[in-house]
Amino acid sequence: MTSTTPVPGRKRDASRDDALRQAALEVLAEVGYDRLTVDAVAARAGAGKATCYRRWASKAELVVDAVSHIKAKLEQPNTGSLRGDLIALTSHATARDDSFRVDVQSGLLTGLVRDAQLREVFAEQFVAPRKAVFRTIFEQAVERGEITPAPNVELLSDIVPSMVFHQLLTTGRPPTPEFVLRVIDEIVLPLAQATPEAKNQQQNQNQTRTPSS
Amino acid sequence: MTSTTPVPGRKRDASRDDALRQAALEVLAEVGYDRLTVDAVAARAGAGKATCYRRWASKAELVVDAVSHIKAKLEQPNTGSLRGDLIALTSHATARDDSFRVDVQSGLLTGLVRDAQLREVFAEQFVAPRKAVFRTIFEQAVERGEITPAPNVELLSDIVPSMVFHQLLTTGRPPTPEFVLRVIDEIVLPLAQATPEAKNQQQNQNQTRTPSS
DNA sequence: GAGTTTCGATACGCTTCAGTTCCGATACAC
DNA sequence: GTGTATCGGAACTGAAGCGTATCGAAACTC
Repeated sequence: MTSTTPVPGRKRDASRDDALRQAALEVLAEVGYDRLTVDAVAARAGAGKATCYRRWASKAELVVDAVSHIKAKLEQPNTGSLRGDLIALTSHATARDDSFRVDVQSGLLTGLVRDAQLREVFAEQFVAPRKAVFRTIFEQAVERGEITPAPNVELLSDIVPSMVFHQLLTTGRPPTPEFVLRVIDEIVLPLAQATPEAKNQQQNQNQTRTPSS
Repeated sequence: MTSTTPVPGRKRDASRDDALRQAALEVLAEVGYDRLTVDAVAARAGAGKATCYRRWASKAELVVDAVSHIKAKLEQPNTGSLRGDLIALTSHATARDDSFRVDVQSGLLTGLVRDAQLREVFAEQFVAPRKAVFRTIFEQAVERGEITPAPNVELLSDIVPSMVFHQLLTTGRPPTPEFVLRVIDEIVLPLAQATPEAKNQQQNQNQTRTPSS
């Protein structure tokens, strides 16, 4: 199927693709989606702008492709306790080593509101893997006998990222490790460790009272 | 102090200030901070652009001033139950009547990341009043004997808005009333209604294990 | 009336930046 | 060699959009 017609001319340098994608991520992490310019990306990659537009039709496509090519490598913690796993996972966010990953997410924030394709790749690259890791963390805790199965793992796994983003938006800078720790200890863990009786009690309450609108 | 020197010339029409501020909020709610143009605001207000720049030095100052002049009127619910109050407060977010207020907040989102002054006025106009209302809601529940005093009301009051914003960012549209209801029933209420014993148990856990970083 | 300021409206200058085009040089196929 | 397609680099086009300048008309002080 491929190379049916051996086209003449100089071959495309595949290393330019990677260099441009990497440069795009770096600029994205540094100045954010809005302030990212194609010129800056090309310059960063040591490439011409034409080389960039020969591969991607627009700035949006470039960024989307760059983000979607991120090697996830979000490792699954297994410290032996639910609290340890949660801390291990979320300490990534404040750790120095993959602060780059966080900066990329912050840089994407401004673009998320209006660009549906950006939301798609954001969900695919950051939200979905995180949810999978969270799910496994809770499954491990259940197997360990630490907690009883919670039906709302999906909701619980959104708490930490939600509050981290909210903190980022309202203060302008990433939250402290202490803040993340408080969210884990005062919100996520108490909910996960709630007794089955408490869960039933809560469920009854939902059924008895129905909201107005 | 005022009018020491009766300056000659036509007086400034104070109604133009209000018209421009209102127009700014409307455009902000419709297209967001980035896509808001001063031309559009002036046109919406039926005013000239010069009239606008005679009052505010820049687009940023115009928006900041417009937002800071919003009449808060975030009413304090008092339905007789904690759950009722929480629903009453957060149903505002999805209700038709002050969806405008929500749209303004959404419109501000993109600007929050880079403009510190915008964050300031956002916190002042939206975050702070909301926190005050939340605090009172919990105080009412304590007086009612419904719950015991929670030391982390501040943290609890951030849960709903955080998850609403996160949902907005990752899906592109405001969350459904059902989602908000789930957050209230499965997260906020169980935490608020936790028994004192559970709270102590949780606190002990925090002290025994210390995070690595 | 004379002078001054604001009004809405429009035109203009200026900057930024996406996307295109051209350049000389290089790499590959035939 | 001859073709052609790529490379980095740079110049160019065109569209937004901020902020300024200018206009005739209206409003206000003296």
